[in-house]
Amino acid sequence: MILSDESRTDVSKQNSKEIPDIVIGRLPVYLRTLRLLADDGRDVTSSQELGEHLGISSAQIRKDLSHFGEFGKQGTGYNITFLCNQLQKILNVDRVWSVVLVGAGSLGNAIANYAGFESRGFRIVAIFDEDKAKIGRPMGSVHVEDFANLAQRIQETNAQIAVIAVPTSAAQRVADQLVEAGLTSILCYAPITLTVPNHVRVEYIDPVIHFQHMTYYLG
Amino acid sequence: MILSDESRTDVSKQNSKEIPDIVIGRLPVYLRTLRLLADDGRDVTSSQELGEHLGISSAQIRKDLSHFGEFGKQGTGYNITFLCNQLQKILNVDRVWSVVLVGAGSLGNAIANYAGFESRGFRIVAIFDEDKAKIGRPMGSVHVEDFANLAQRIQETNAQIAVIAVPTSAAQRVADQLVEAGLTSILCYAPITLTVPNHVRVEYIDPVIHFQHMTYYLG
DNA sequence: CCTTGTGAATATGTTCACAGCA
DNA sequence: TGCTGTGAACATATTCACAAGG
Repeated sequence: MILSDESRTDVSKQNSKEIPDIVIGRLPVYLRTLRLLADDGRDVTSSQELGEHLGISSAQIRKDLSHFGEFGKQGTGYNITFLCNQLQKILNVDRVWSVVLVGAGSLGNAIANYAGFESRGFRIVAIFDEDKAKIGRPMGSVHVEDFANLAQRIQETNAQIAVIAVPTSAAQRVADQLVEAGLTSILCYAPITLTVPNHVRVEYIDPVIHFQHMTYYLG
Repeated sequence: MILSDESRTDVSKQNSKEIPDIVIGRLPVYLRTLRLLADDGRDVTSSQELGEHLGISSAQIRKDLSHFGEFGKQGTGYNITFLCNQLQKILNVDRVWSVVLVGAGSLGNAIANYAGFESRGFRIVAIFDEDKAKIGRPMGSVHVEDFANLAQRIQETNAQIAVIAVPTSAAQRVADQLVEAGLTSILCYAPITLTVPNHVRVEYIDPVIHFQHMTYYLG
């Protein structure tokens, strides 16, 4: 689905082996689940066990993984540590990515203070806001910086991903600046669909979208 | 279940056919966009304009809407206010739903203080935490309550939706309590797939899932 | 017995293309 | 003209079912 979670634009090459985006989207969920199993001390799992836990079919898991290689053993299943490593390589999270955060309100604060990013491949390296009262204050492991320094600091930190956590009214303007600074991956918490060039990928988080999806079924 | 298949074909009410969940999932995005257009003073739009703005085809928008009725006028397009009202009715957000929030950390605080829920159909009516240091403190428009009172307060507030904003280690236990208290709709911010009965719907928000989806394409 | 990996068969989703109407 | 609504065509995604191997 292009809407609601993601707006994408791949001008990708015409490779005969293009892997469906919907498959890529499930890999992080597999990885997350496998790492929880590993934390529980488990060594091996099967597509069936994984599928039951995730509420999807075992065939789907096997088919998804088969796009990338043969990671399992017949009769046994998958070695959890090995499969985690493989998925991390596939998703390019066998390294840590630098992320800039725009917006130092309460949402920005929650994101900045979240402890779970680093272990999964991401680090907030800078936080920006326009509000002079916020600039200079500590937040998470850094200090809030002036939004005017955005482009320069993106260069310096080599960040490839941005998070937009500003009010709706400012989100498009922030996105424009991020694009101008060269970023091609944006996670937007503002409840608005951004207009960006085709080479820029935007994903969205809007809790109300989920609520409204649920209320349809609540009658 | 014996009846399910036949009863659906027999009962030729307005819902003669089950509408695909993926279609339901797009409606909130349409609604969100239409309301922004309305805020901009626009009266009328077309499937083409909407599609260009959202990055999807006009045919998809028309097809999605056609599941519910004929809302447009040939040659003209859609009256924005009218279509908003229709979508709100379809999604059951022509009223305000009570939501309980579990977890009064920085994420819970951000959710509690977010001003954008009410206008879109949702109100946080109670916040719960186990931490004695947090219980009683004001947060958003309410005070943090003892998690032990969860079931009773869900009854009293008539809440139908819960948000889980607790650490991963506590999320499953919280979900179990919510289900026991009778809730059937949960929005989970903890990075874990919850195990719940079939009649309970869970949606997830995990920014890292989005990051990892993006890094696949960042190579 | 278990399991995986996979081609074939289904099922689902999207787009095309056009009739019909303002 | 310009747009909607929709069956038909097409594209994509999921599941089935089974050979092969521990």
